[in-house]
Amino acid sequence: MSDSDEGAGRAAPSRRKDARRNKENLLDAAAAVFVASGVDAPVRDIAARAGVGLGTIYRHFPTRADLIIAVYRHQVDACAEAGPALLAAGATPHAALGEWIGLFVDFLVTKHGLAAVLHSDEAGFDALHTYFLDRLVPVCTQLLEAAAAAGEIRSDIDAYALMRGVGNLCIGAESDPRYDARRLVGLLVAGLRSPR
Amino acid sequence: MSDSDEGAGRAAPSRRKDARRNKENLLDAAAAVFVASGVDAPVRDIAARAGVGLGTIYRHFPTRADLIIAVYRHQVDACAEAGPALLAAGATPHAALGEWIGLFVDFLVTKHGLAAVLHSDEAGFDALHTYFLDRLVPVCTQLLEAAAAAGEIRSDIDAYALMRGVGNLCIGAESDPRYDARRLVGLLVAGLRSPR
DNA sequence: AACGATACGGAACACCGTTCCGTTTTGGCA
DNA sequence: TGCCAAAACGGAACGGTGTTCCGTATCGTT
Repeated sequence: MSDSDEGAGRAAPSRRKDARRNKENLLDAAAAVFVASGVDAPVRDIAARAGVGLGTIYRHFPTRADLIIAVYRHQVDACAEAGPALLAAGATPHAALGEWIGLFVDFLVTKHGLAAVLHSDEAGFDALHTYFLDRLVPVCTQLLEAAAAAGEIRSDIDAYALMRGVGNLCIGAESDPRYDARRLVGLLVAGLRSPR
Repeated sequence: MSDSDEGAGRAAPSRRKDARRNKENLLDAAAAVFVASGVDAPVRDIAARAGVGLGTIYRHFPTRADLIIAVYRHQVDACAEAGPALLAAGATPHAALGEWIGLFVDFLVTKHGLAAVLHSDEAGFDALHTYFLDRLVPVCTQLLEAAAAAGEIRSDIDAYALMRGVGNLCIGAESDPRYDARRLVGLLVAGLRSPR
């Protein structure tokens, strides 16, 4: 029950070898295409790279968001687990919050267009939105509360809004050398500090 | 030479009455459709609302961005002109900067999806990007420099990056009651303050 | 009135994500 | 081993975009 098995509501692995192999190929192909062309890459490209038909991709991943989730699940989980670790590591809660947000930003900006698609209202992306939020908002809330309890930041900030803001700031960060998303995020985190 | 005439590089009005009328109808229709369905509305919707063919819309506005620019030109210009006015109005430069950014945010959030499309890297949107930047970045630079000269904010901030960040923060602000773009922008502006 | 320049409309094209279904493959069972 | 229903496969087809293209209609001028 480490990580690749079925979790709570995940589907059991298929009983058929070809199905398992195709799903694996699809994940590899999608990962490769995502780094090459961004998460907006045409579904057909991914299917072609995996040597698979369109029907197959949609059977394994009913919506494109499900595919993206599957590809990045491990990294999102790692980010979620880093939160408590950072908090326990000794630095101040505000510093931990800053570092954790840095991890989140790193994750987003290294994936072309992920940030943009994350907050897209296109139909079908609810699952992606929901997964990110369910996994990361609680962690962010915990960091925020710790920093607020320590009196380091104002206490009227909502983790959801903050994460959404950070995600938004990361949009287009890879494709414009004049725009340094990390610096802006740093400013935002600085703005969290309690007045005086 | 007040405002509706041709400026520096704008095309002269057509010699034909029907062409001028269609362009006018197109602008009205686009404005109406933009408030009803957002700036992402299908080109066909706008053409239909204007009672015009697809060819006509593309002849007058070679790219969708040109249409958006034409529709919002006046408001962008007003925003640009408000900058110096605010600075002269008496408050501190940092307050003026905050108010001016508030104006910019108001402009963006009342137009469904404008913020998103502004920083889109889709081909053809360069013109929109460029127009906004050319018009507003100098104003923002002026405000930033005034505030920096007064020692109110750190001086290592680039107007382009700031405006881009603010624009990004406004993405999706209309469609999610849990996300208050204005508050996040406020935090960002607070983060601009010089340390100590 | 006639005619060339200009603008018009919308069919046609090139993509896209997604659905659907006839065909192929698989793995358990007799 | 041979069989066969269940499962998965591939890709044509659909509905929706933005954009191009060109035969036709209109305008303003001579």
